[in-house]
Amino acid sequence: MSLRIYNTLSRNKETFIPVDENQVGIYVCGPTVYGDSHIGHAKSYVSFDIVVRHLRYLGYSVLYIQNITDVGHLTDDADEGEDKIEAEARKRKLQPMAVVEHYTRSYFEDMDRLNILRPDISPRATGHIIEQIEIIKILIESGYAYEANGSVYFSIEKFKEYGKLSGRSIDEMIAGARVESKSEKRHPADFALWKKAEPGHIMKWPSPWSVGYPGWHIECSAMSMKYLGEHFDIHGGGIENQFPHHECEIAQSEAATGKSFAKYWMHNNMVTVNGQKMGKSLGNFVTLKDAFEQYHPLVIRFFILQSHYRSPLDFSNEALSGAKKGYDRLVNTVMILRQRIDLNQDGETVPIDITGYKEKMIEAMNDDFNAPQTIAYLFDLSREMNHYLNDGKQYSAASLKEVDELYREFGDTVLGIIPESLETTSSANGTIDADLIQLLIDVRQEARKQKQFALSDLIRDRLKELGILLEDTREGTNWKRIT
RNA sequence: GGCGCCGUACCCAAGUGGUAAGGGAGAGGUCUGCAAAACCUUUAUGCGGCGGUUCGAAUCCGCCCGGCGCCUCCA
Repeated sequence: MSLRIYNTLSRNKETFIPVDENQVGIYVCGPTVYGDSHIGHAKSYVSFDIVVRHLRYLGYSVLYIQNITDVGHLTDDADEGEDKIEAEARKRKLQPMAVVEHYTRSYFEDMDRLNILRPDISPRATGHIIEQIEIIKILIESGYAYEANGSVYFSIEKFKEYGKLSGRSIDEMIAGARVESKSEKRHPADFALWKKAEPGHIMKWPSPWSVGYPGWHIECSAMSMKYLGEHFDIHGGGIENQFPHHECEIAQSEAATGKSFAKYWMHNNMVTVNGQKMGKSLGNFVTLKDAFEQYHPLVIRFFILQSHYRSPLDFSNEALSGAKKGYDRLVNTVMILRQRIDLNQDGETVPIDITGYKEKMIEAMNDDFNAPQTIAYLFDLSREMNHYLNDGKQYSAASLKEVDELYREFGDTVLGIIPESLETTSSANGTIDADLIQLLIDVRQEARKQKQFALSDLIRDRLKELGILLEDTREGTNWKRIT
């Protein structure tokens, strides 16, 4: 089965046919860098990370663009209020660009820990003011935009298809529109392309209309089209940006080029915390830096991928600790499997249907990136594998390697949850030397032989206090670091 | 008020027409000096409720109840 993607534009799963045969261009709305990233960012960027990873696994050459919004995103509704970054800068008595730099680094730090692959290009809005002005010029020339007191607005009534992504009609929006205090706009739902800077506004640039700054929506049109072309494959983002942000992007881009903008629109659903929406005003923000203190980043990644990207995800301690146990179980199997491979033994071939698993997992991922289903298959595989690891028979290292290859392809390459180096998956620091641990295991083994169980239990208990867990098996004693 | 989404076991969660994945928790068992891990068995004649379409529905349609999102900050 070929890859199918749920396209918000058609509200259906569609067979994925790229614009260019083997090239895929994907643009995902990145963060506005005025604060630490939270678990909502994690869900969004983990979701698109597996999109990119799976497309690459399928053999596409993917160009992944994710912007950094460092200007123009206002605190109030789309065209009123303070710039978020300026507001933060004022609060902290810093230059706006220092705030941007700080939180951009913080963002990448967090994303790296979640094993999210970096985008190929992370363009900044402030680095593309010229491109944004160029589009605005075209929109004014073609009558889609108008100037008012040094600001420029997009006239939604001129763009017939406005509302096609979010399923809204202009009439409905008039009914639901907020009262406009300043009515520079011809229509209440018109949106800003360029804003004239008020006195005291720091981040501003010259333009044909005023010294000012770009509207929030225009940056994504400018940067996506600059790097991916006027018509490209996938545009992604959080579902809350479907309207107005993405609707506006479509309007201004298609009005400017006369071409269809992104072919497939993908939206990830949102995170709730203990059943409640996570919001600034509710004060229940969970930053990733906080979450990482309680849970290993890969556990959070695993937790996110255990539900579908288009489903809402509820973040609770109960759910997370359940995920941690499941995740440890999965990783445990892979650790033991790899230890067994290292013994490099001959023996029977493990009777696992590797091709069958592979086909099922590809099919699950091809069905609109069904990571939870793929993880379920990894658990099925692990149960089977554990059975053979425990049945006392000797299996050939070569055939065990083939099983391991499944974990590598789907656990690592596609889902990014089972890394190459497994010893680091515990959040405890690995301060105790492995050779020293092996020495203690050997001493304890000797004590057990002599039935000195009080001593052997003492060694096991004390090591556990130090974060080293011993497990006796028929093949000897395994150890691992615990949290 | 307008637009849209969801409601699956004690908890989390896949599943869009063919007779209920997976994880956690619980119960029983195997293995073990003990423990841990692992494995085996077990836990929804049932998918919010009521109708309808169909040979057949968690899946499609209608109504009702409950929860959520967007329309305002947020990925």
